Amino acid sequence: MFAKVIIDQDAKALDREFEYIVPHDLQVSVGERVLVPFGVRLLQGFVVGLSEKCEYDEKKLKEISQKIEDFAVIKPEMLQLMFYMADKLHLKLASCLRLFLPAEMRTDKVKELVVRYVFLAENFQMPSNRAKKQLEIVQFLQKNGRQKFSDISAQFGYAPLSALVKNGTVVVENEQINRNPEIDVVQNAQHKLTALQQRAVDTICENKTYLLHGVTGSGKTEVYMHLIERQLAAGKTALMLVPEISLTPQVVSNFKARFGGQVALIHSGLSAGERFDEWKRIFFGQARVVVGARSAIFSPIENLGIIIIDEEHDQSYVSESNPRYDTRDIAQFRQKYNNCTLVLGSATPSIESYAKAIDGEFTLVEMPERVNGMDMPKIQIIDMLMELRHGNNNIFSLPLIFELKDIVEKKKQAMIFINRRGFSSFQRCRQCGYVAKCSDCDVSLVYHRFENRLKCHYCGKRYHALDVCPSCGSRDIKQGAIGTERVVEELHKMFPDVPVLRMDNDTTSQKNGHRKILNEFRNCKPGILVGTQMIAKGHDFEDVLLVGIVDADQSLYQADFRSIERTFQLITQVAGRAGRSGTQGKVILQTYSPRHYVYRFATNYDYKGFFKKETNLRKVTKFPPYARIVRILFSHENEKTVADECKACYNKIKQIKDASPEEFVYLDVMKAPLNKIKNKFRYQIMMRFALSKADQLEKQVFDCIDQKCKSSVFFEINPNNLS
DNA sequence: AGCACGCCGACT
DNA sequence: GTCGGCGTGCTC
Repeated sequence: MFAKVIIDQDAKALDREFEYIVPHDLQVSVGERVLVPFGVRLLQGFVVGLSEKCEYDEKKLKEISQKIEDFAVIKPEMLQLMFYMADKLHLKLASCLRLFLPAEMRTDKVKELVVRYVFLAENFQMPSNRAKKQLEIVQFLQKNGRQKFSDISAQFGYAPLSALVKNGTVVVENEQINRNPEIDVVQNAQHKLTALQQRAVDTICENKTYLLHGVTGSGKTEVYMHLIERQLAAGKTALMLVPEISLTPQVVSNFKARFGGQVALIHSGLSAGERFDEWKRIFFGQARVVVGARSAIFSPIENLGIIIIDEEHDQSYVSESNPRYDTRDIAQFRQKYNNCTLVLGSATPSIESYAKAIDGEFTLVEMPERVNGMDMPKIQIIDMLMELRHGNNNIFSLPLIFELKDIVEKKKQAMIFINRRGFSSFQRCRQCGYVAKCSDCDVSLVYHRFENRLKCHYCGKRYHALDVCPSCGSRDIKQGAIGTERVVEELHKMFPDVPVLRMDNDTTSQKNGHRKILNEFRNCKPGILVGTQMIAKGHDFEDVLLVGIVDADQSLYQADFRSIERTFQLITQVAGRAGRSGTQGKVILQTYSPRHYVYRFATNYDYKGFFKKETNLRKVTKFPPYARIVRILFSHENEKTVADECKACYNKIKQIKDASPEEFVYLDVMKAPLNKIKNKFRYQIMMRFALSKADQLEKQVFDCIDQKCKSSVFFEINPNNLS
């Protein structure tokens, strides 16, 4: 018997199957992890296939040394998913498999999942003197009694031990640590649904994909819970994804309360051990509801009845670094494989998903009203150029200051949204124009007042702040666009007695950082919370009656076809934080381009109008969802190497374009906008295909990449940001 | 990814 | 003369 093995190494030269002989005394099945001799080393690998004959030169084959666990850690669905991802997303096989397992399993120390013990049978026979190893094992067990299977097999070898087991001299016993606990399906107090919620629950009943478009505050979470309850009652399991779990603690506690011990939680805040334990509970079927962030889509859960992706438009569902994947694609795969229901829910669906709903690929379900019957908060647009003309050069407009004062007087709460952390975006010398840049990355540094440092937001490197320009010696240093720190400072000056909290990457890096800040804010009345995108995500604060968006244009003018869409989503989500209970909330939106159409649609909460306008634009300009963008990013520490290799690849792709001039809409090669990150130079090839031929062209383009090139190659389909 | 093999500079 | 630099190539 021969086994096809994928070596657990993240290198493109090893990204294929290697064949091994399965020793006669070893029972190996597909999906198991094994130790194999590879060159002079012994490496971990995954068995992905078994066959009676081999394709490689049989004389050169080596034997599998041993198994790592005694069961298949990769279930059949995940194996198929690996091949799908490798093929569709051009990922390395091993890096896909790594996504499916908790990191602890891959460390040198092999974790035992099911502990097996061995001991001598009651009326055992002494092995013959010729079987020296077997004799040693029996003597050892006589002296020491019951032992771990793995200890004995490590000490005396797997072969003699399994021979003893086979002839009945030694008995194996599984430690029953993985007994399923009794599960009581919680049928607790029926949560009353509104008519709209009930209609949504009734509609979502088939094994297909639904897009649930419900305004903020329409009670989507309650709908999800009912859908999950129904699946559990039918003996199925459920997978529920949320953008960033630490930001939505109440969603999690709701699920715990409702589904009790059946819930497994997967998120970045877990320690390595906790994560491993949750994975085990899922793997062995003890957890029937998985709640988690992006990576939870790879949970080894079986018998899936429903997958729910909440806030499906959220950027965090797309992994931006290697291996790059979109959670929604993976969910589609699992939906088909399990023939189950998939629900994509959002108040502001991504243009791509909504277009699929319009085309009938997804079924659209709408919840246009808030549960409490309240109107959406009123959004007021402030033209910051007018403010400036009237002599206000403060970062806050007069109306925002007025409303803030009102909130403070009434002892209520406000949120201020500013999508840049740090104090100011850059420091520039007014005399010579010098801007401080990171030595390892091609980006300007961000000034952080609290630490009095300049920081690179790409590699994290820290520098001394400038007080003298290093190039001309001038002391006239200007701060660039404002960040969260600066906003906090201004608020402190204005309201010295009011607590002002800051929530961004810098203040939430320690464990439970989010929760601490949110809990603190909950008790501040009056209080102001300043933060980046992360404050936009679903938390409920009853007393937040005002939301200020300091610089709405920030996300608008990024060189990215999705920047307008993202601005619309951001405004709607942030605005949704105001007035969650009785009183109607208010939103003040500051902008320098008050007449941009995105603000008109956003202030009217007109998603459909925005969708129409935006899709018309994308149809004309040939952008997704009406075309496919493919970007190939080459990076290497040697600039000439990466430039040459990228160019060589471009030349090959040029021929493909010439063969399909109609469908190959666009092709260009260039330095990446961020030319250097962490001392690696970056070059890219950009292209766009008409949808009719996109799959075929994409495949051809992928085949152009020289597997032996030195640069690392990163393949992106419809990239989110082009840096 | 590692590790071996292989062909050119400064040293006991 | 040889120790060791890391460029190239292979691993079932």
